[in-house]
Amino acid sequence: MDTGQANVHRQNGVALWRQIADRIRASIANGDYDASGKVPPEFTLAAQFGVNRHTVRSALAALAQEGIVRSVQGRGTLIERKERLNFPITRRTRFSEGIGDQAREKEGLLLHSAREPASADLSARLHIAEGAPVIRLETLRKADRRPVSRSTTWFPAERFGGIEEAYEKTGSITAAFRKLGLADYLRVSTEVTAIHADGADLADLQLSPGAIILVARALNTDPDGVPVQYAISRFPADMVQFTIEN
Amino acid sequence: MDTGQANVHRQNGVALWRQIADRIRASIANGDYDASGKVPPEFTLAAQFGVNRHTVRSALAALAQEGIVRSVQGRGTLIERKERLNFPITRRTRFSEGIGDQAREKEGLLLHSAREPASADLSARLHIAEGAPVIRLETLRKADRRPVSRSTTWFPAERFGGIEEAYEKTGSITAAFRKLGLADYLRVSTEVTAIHADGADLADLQLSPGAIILVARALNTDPDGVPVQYAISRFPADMVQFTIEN
DNA sequence: CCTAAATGTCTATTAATATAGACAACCATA
DNA sequence: TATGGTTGTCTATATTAATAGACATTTAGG
Repeated sequence: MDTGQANVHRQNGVALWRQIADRIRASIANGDYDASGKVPPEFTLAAQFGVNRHTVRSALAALAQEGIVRSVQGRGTLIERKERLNFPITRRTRFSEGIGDQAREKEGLLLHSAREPASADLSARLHIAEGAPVIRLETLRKADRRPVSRSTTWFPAERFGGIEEAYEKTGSITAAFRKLGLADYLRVSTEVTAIHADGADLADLQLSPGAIILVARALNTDPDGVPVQYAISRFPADMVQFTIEN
Repeated sequence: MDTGQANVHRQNGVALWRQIADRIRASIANGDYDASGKVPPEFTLAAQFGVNRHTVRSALAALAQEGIVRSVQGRGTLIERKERLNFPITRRTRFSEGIGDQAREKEGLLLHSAREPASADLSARLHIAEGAPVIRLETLRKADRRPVSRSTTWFPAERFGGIEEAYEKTGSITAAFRKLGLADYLRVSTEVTAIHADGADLADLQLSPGAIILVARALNTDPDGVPVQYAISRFPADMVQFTIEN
């Protein structure tokens, strides 16, 4: 498709090396360099983007930091990792099944849990009284040791007391629900937005600053349509895409 | 929810003023300042983000440039615009209906059209032979005079010859299809990713550089399941969210 | 009509970004 | 084993981003 020059911009608040790093990362994910398994030489990239070679080197250093490339003197800059996990969003969306066989090792970590009164917004979404108790879980999910999502998720406390322990033991919302007697649940709505990563997400998702995050706000209900969970999940945009099949 | 300090990051390739501008823009969209209709004073923001007042001023200047706020000496920084268009993604997703009454004026502009052979990727998606002719439309959509999406969309040329003119006249894909005898079509899949805006999109969508773009890759079929359109649409992430209802 | 609370403007300094050029070190391969 | 292509390192300089402080100007309200 459009090979568009789409050059790089100055004085925009985004450093050139970061723009270039983002572009190269995208090209790698896109398979542009699959033939050689290498990124083009620094000289070539510098000419392509119309910048100094040192600027390109800064970009490549950032990508090396992320573990995406590895520079070898005399040989070139080799592509180490190249992936974009796909998350299908359907009526039966589940994180662990969604990844499927795209990753071998899947982990779900409980970072923090709390019991608190529902805010106005949250109580409306969960169809409970404002101020009614909810359980909040802060979780981190990993695939093949790399963090792929950082979620904040709320459950009505009356119905799902003890879900903290259930999640901590199983590392899975689906399994935790089952332990508490909910055999099935459905995704009724998902809102998707994108923002720049903030401090906490940078740390938890091991991103280099300036990274983009896909935000999904999801509401799950039981089979009778009663809300059981509201979740805000944040995914590194360069590693993840969502697919909606209708 | 978490009032999280979520401070701002240095030496990351993203200037502080841009990070702060992004955060304030998000807060405005989120309705955080609805009570006063104003952004907090520069002093307060500077303390909040842990930066110099001048840095905050740079951020506010950028937002003023975008038409989101307006600073008035002696009074404060007033919120001018505050919106995030919602695009429902369903089996019957249509751009114009999707916007619904969120905007008064809706426009669809044809920037460019071309007839070309289908790439390998495209032919697979449209279920046509590789190299078979397709019509490509480059379109820009606006709501209330502001650009909200920049799309590249392909149609099998054999079936939809003349769709360029039909689109140009009507400004709507749905109407253009109808003119060519296709009364109905369905959205079968949508892939959502997020990237930094490139040069062309910055210009077309009138964004300030460094902006985030939501990318939706969509496949539409006729009621018999035969692919009729593949589209890649780019939306300004700070103006738009997608909602998937299951 | 004064005052407090804002934003506007100016000067000066430091740190981060980007450019420029030269040359060393390393690797594959002819 | 010589050579061309590549990354690594160093020095120097210019531009942009960020901090710091002082003071002017405007507005709203007591």
